[in-house]
Amino acid sequence: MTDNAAPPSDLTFWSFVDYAVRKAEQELPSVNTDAMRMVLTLNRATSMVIYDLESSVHRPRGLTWPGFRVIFALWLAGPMEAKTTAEISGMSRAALSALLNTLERDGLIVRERAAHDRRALQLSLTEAGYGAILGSFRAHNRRESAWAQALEPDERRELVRLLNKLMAGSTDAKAKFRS
Amino acid sequence: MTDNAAPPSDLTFWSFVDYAVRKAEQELPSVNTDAMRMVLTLNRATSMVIYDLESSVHRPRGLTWPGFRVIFALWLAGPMEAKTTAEISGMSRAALSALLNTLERDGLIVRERAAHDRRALQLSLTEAGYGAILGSFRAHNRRESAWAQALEPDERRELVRLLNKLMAGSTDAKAKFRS
DNA sequence: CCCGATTGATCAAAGGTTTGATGATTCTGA
DNA sequence: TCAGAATCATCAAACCTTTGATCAATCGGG
Repeated sequence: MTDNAAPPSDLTFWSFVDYAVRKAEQELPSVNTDAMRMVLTLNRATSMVIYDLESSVHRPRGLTWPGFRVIFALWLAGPMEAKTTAEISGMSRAALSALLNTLERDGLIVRERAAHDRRALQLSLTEAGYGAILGSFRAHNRRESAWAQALEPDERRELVRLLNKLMAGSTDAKAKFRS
Repeated sequence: MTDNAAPPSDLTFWSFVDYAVRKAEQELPSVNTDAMRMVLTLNRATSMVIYDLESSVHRPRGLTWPGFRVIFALWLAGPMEAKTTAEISGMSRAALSALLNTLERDGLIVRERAAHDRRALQLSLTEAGYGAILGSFRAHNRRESAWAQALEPDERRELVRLLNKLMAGSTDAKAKFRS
């Protein structure tokens, strides 16, 4: 611990990014501050958006964020096998399996054995599930729109372009993905 | 369900973004696709980065992602009260309380009653905690650097600027934050 | 001064995630 | 054909998170 400038007393989740980058550079001069700032900012911005969506849109309607992701995927790409659902909704098959217990209990989805491969599971939305995703997604999209208004249209496009480029580089970086 | 163009069979976590935006517009013509694409992209890009960091850097070292966030905050801004730690590491006080049990058991942090307010908790890193964050953060930052290389320096700055602007708009959007 | 309101941490119950193991089914190559 | 390998879902244990309740300590207005 090199220095002891007291941390500002008004540090917040968001303002911590700047503070952390400066302080880390003091502690560890070899740090790559550009990369640090980028990842820290990306992570925190996303946390705030998702937390807002989950707590203001989905929880009040009885859905968790992962539950929403699954019925959202089934709405747009379903019916489909559990393996595919796990892949496109971004969770492991084990996590999906646990989550499906809740969604099935709540009557939103149906599990059926696949005809062509008796190991596999075919997932589909029930009528209630269809109703739930329709209502939830509308509210979700209204909330997204409020967030999106902070940027100009071309800024939104640029943000998307940069994130796409970042992901395109992930194979180069040999990133680890969910199995 | 308007149309039944079969979902591409090679849908992945990442390519689902494009598919979902197109399909949602068919299902629900009133959808704000710009906002939808932005939030979906933001969320998925971040998931991939964080999953990679957690699974390739932190878990192998015996840390979870939330555990890392907490000792990272204590490293740079600590010692400090639990309430502040929760705020700047982005979790509720209840979640932090549970998490501290693990970190304390593993000998990385110390809980002490604050002198000036006997309700409050003063948190600090142990020697082991300091060693853990130093080693973990170095590896973490190397991994961040690999990701960051996918963008040009000015693109990284632009990404950060856009995310900052997005967050600046969050108060307008009356976003809900952690209490 | 003191009682009611607020604040800080923790608890409890329900839920989702991880890794690694298990059991069932299907595939593959000799 | 058939035995070993791969694949699919699920389970188990440990962990983190959420909401809402509880308890102790502190603050503030009358």
